[in-house]
Amino acid sequence: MPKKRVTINDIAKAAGVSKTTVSRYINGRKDLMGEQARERIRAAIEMTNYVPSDIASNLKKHTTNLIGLTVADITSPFSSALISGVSNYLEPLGYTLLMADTSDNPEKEIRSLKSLLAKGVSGLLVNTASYSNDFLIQTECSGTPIVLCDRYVRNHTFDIVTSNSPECFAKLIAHTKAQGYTRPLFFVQEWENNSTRMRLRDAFIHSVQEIYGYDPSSDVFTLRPGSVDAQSCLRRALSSQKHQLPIAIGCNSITTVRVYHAIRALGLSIPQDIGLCGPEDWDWANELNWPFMIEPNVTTVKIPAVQMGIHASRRLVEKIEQPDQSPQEILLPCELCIRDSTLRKIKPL
Amino acid sequence: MPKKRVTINDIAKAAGVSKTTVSRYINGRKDLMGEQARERIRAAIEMTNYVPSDIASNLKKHTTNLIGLTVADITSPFSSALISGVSNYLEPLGYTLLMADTSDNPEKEIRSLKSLLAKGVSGLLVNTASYSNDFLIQTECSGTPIVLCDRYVRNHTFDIVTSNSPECFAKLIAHTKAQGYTRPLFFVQEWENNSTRMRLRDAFIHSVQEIYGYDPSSDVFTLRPGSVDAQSCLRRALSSQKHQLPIAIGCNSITTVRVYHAIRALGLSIPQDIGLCGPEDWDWANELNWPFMIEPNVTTVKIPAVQMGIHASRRLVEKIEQPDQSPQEILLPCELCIRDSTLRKIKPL
DNA sequence: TTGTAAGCGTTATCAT
DNA sequence: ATGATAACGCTTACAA
Repeated sequence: MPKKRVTINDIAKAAGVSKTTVSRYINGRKDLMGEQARERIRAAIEMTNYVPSDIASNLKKHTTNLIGLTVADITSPFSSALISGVSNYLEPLGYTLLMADTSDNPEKEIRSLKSLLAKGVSGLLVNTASYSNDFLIQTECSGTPIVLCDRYVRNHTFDIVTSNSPECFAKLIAHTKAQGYTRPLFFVQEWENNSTRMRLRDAFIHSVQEIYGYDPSSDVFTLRPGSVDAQSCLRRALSSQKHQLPIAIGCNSITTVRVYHAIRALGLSIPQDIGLCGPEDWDWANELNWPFMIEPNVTTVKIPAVQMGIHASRRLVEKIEQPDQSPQEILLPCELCIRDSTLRKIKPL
Repeated sequence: MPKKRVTINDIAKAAGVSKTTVSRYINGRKDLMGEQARERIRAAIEMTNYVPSDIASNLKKHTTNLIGLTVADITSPFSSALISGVSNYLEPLGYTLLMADTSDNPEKEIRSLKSLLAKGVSGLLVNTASYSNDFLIQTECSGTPIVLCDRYVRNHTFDIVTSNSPECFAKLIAHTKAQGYTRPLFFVQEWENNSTRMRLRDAFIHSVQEIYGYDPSSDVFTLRPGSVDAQSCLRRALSSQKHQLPIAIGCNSITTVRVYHAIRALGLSIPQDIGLCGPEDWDWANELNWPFMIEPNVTTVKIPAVQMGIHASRRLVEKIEQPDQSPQEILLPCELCIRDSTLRKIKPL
């Protein structure tokens, strides 16, 4: 037998005051009542375990404290970090997180977005699954506050928080050259609908062109699930480079680790036979982080994923509380973490 | 210029019918009205881009399709896996996930729970931060459907989905003995308020007693943040075991990895000088999983975290749709994955 | 310092 | 087949 829900009326009755007073109490205007009233309300709430209904409150106030978040791939460490940042920033502000995983599927993203919208979210944080995204553009145009996380959407200027990883990639490329490597190889996943991978791929090509002085386009390997795997790419790359000293660069954690396994499988040693480096998603909990598990530890570009969650949330709350702001592009700095996997010479100071 | 929200009244007026009829239309009872009424309502909705308010509807209906989930530590791989299972199971059923991280903080858990309750969640999935948890007990008693994930709550029988990892630990201990290890060491974190760690600790003591024939209580090391670290524990353990062959067992991923780093720091080699093993959280995405990054690969008890999310969700939905069921305890099987870190002898078939 | 009363946008209960 | 009307639990002028 489900007990009847405790309402503001019950509290009012129990405390011998009016709903109004209880409402004031709930909303922090505890100064607007007498000492005894306050105390009796407190007691009544405690006794009955009363929890005010946000639903009723929202209906009246025409606003919710729900924030929607969609992530492209919840199984990636990047997402965990992002969620962690978002969740911890939002909680003390009284917002509740509505989360949806889109499994990198544009249609699922639209469904999720619609569902979040129907729930009355007062703003949206989107780590989008598609670079071409008319639905999101429409949604933004119809007035919903939106902040993108990490990934851009084509043909529209959104508020976005992302990282300057491409810039940091340039430093990384320079570092590999300084260490005596002569042939950077870039391993990326399907990038056609993913701005982050696009940016990194471009950064790779431009930086190598500038620093090494040749066009490395033929050394970009796109791993495709089930068909093009890291090991065969690596084998192919190496066979065409008899007298070169290669260094493998991944476009994200997963790619880099795949290449690592491929390197092991081919029996090559790091950093002598080949260098290894790539981005690293976690800016927390280094304990479980793969660059530190691998021997030698892996040189990475550290992506500030938690910070991205925090900044995106902050910006979103800003937009919610004060609409009609022009879009901002917030670029968070990445850190180049040089470790043994690329150190053939002496460690720089 | 905030656009005025289109309501059911507007549609009723525009279509020249009553709210009731429009409500019927919205709720799929399109048979309960005349052909023309139906058509005019359809047209009105299309014209105005009307979206019914879930909030108002929920207030009236006393029900939502919101499911609340609290996780004790969102930064752990276990949580990612759990969330992934929950989220993927619930999405196609039309439920929306409300998630909160409690940072292993009992007070924060209560706040989060209250917040979720206030949102009108129709059920709660709880990976609790506290074994002593009166608030949760009260909440359950007042009628909210709850299913615990992985961790028990003391003094109350909840529905729970967890794993049989203690049982699997017994197999693990037997395995270590068969491999010639003579001194199992158990490394655990603060376990006083955490049923999973308690169960594992007990399982360790009982199994060693049974299989090795002595009481290993003094070989249980509780790592405390900032004060008791893995390396000093390990050093202490080793100094008192001159002619023994130790094997280190972690109580979870983090602990095991910490011990791994401690072993490296002391310059010991695995599995010759010391064995290493422990639970492993991810039952997906092995690519980034630490047991495969470490050389030699680490023997683990694989925790079915994704499956836990799925089963817990399934059970919760069952309880929501059909209340008044007696609590079930669902124990998911774990897999013992023997790898090189504990193999001193020949690999068993 | 406290209360009254009118809604918020729906759905449910009766009617007709 | 359709409608009037009363809730749902809360907030907010406006009074007192």
